[in-house]
Amino acid sequence: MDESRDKKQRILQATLRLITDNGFHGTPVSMIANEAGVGAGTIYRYFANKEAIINELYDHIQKDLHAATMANIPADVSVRDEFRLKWLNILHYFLDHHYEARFLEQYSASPFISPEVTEEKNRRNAHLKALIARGVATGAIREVDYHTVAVLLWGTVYQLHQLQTSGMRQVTEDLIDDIFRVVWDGMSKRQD
Amino acid sequence: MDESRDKKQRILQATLRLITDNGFHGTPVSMIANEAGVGAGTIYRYFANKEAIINELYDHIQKDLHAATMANIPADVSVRDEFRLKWLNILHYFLDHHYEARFLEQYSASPFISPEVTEEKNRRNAHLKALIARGVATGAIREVDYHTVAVLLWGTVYQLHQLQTSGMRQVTEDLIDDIFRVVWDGMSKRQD
Amino acid sequence: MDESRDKKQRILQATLRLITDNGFHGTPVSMIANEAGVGAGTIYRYFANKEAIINELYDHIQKDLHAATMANIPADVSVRDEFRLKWLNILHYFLDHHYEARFLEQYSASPFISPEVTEEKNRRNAHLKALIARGVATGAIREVDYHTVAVLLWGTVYQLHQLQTSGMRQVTEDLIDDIFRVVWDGMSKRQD
Amino acid sequence: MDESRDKKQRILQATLRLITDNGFHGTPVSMIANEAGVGAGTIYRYFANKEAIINELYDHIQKDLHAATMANIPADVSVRDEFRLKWLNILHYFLDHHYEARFLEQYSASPFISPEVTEEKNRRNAHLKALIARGVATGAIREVDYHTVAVLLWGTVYQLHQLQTSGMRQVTEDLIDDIFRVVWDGMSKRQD
DNA sequence: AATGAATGAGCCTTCATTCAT
DNA sequence: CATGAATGAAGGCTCATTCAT
Repeated sequence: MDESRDKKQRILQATLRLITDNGFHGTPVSMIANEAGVGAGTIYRYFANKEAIINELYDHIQKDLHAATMANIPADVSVRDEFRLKWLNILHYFLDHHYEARFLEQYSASPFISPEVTEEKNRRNAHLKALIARGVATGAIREVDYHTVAVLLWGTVYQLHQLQTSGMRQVTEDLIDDIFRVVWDGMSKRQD
Repeated sequence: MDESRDKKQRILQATLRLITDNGFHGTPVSMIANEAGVGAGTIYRYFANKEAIINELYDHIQKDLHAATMANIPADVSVRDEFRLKWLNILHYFLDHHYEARFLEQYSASPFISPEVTEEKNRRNAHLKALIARGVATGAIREVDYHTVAVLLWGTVYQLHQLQTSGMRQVTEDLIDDIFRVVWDGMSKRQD
Repeated sequence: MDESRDKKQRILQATLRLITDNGFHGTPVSMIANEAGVGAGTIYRYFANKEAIINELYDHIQKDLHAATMANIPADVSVRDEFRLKWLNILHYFLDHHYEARFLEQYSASPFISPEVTEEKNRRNAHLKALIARGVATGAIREVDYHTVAVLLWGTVYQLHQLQTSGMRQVTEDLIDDIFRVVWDGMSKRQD
Repeated sequence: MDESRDKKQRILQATLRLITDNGFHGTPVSMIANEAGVGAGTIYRYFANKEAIINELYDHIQKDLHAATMANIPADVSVRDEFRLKWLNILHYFLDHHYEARFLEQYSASPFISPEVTEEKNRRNAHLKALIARGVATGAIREVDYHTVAVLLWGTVYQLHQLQTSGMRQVTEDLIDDIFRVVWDGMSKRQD
């Protein structure tokens, strides 16, 4: 049973690496089997078909990302710091988990992902909505739309990751601070 | 020769539509030929192979996007307005050209795109660098990194387009203004 | 187009031979392609899938058998002679077309055959019902059920063909006459 | 050993049901194992391979059919009655043992069946040859070939079973009598 | 003796590409 | 130039058989 779990994990990891580099249709099941060190037929003991691997992988990574997002948030923390810490958590997850990040970028909007899994992902976003509501209530931020914040949050994370991936510029702490300042200053109250 | 140009255009357009909806490997060449109203073999008179269509299509769209970006910018315009107008040009290109936008999202980071084409794209970004330099010089904006601006610019455009595509919320002028204000205020406002 | 028809015929003939000897699932499409002298992919230009070959083959052979059954029946012929000639026509079709006969034996009751094709086959049996009705009306035969005649007709044909196939005994004209006499005498009026 | 015998029987019974409904290649060994309530590997302790199950099953059913054929034949019985009783025994075995009957129809002529098993089946037909000889000797029937009788006997049985299976007409006692009368009258009645 | 997880050969089918017309 | 019939390599998936437990 422990061997089983391990084998399944190896298949998922192999799929993540290969599919991110070559795309879903560019990755034969035989190649996944090879990389995972199992027979091609073995994969079908653990997954109903090729798409099911993607789905399970997506769910797996989303859970992982969510856990990382919520980690190390002190109890009594200001809106600014909670926002900053969560944004940094997500950003560093992307920067430190290259394959997971690219996978999410490619498959978040793909038809492979079942509606159930997508639904669950949306449910996990509740904490962000609550945070914005708190920020608006306490006057820490302007009355901004939730989607405004989401667009800025994910937009910056995705672009910073792609910047790192492209190799055009190193993503330094300075750059990260620079961007956070723009976003936060833009969202927080205007001092006119 | 005019017929030639037209036939090639029809192949490119058919590829754009089909490949965006079904993916590269989900779109047989025969389907492209059918949609373009040409024989399957004919495609190979205009393109070396299937991948070459993608590459050329990418170049084509990038040029188109660049032209749209530069359109209707008055001669003597403030940094804020130039930035705003260009950002809106890009954003509306994405919102109005659904297939082109999804294509760029899917294939910008794909291995199909040749280094030459990527290089040319980067060269076309010079105007943005110049604009930021002017902004910093005139004090219109803080001393922000070029990449800070690029991350915010493309991040917001991509996310707004995906928001529209996902159908979760309509992308209204209010939302667009909201987001622009955050970005601009964040870039321009002076720390006390 | 003539080449097309020929190629399709060769695929059907190859399928008949191979599938009769090895069974449907014992005959890979690649083997059919090989025997027909075409590429494996070519088969799918002419047939939607493997089952479709069987279906078309069945329809083809049924038509052929029906034509053979009706051949050389003089206009003004007695019930006995019409019955005898048709029975002989069917029997000789079976004895002379070994593959077709075995194919019918194996696939007449198989789930591969579509209801439409089966329906058409039943419609073609009308002439036999008419013949029996005439025989009963004219007093040439006893008042026998249509199914009694059908059971005897097909039962003897199938068994004689299998006898020939098994090689246990040669199917001579004497044996054929012997059997026909039993069937006809049994059906015709009793002389008590 | 009793457990062994039982397990083997369960495998044979499962095979009979499944293979008759789904065909040899349509029935995975794992499905047989499941239906029989044994592990897939266990089957290979009792049979050399999948084909061997068919062969043994065929022998098994032939023995069963033979026993049924010989049952309830009184000692001093006329040729007509012995023929009639045996024919009815066979026929009712077919009508009452649907799976066994369909299995025989499908696999009697199949390459799975070994020559030894076929040979043994033929040896078991001796009683019918003896019966015909007695009939001819006593004048009860005309001088008909053994194969004439065999063709009529098996032909009618197979066709009646298929008629029942097809659902086109119920096989009533009247139809059975009707057919027996034709066969017996044809074999016995004197030409004038 | 019994199991069932693991294997990989082999199946049906698709499709990028070629080439005779 | 244009076509589309033909090809065969390659893909996803199944399943008979083996073997470690």
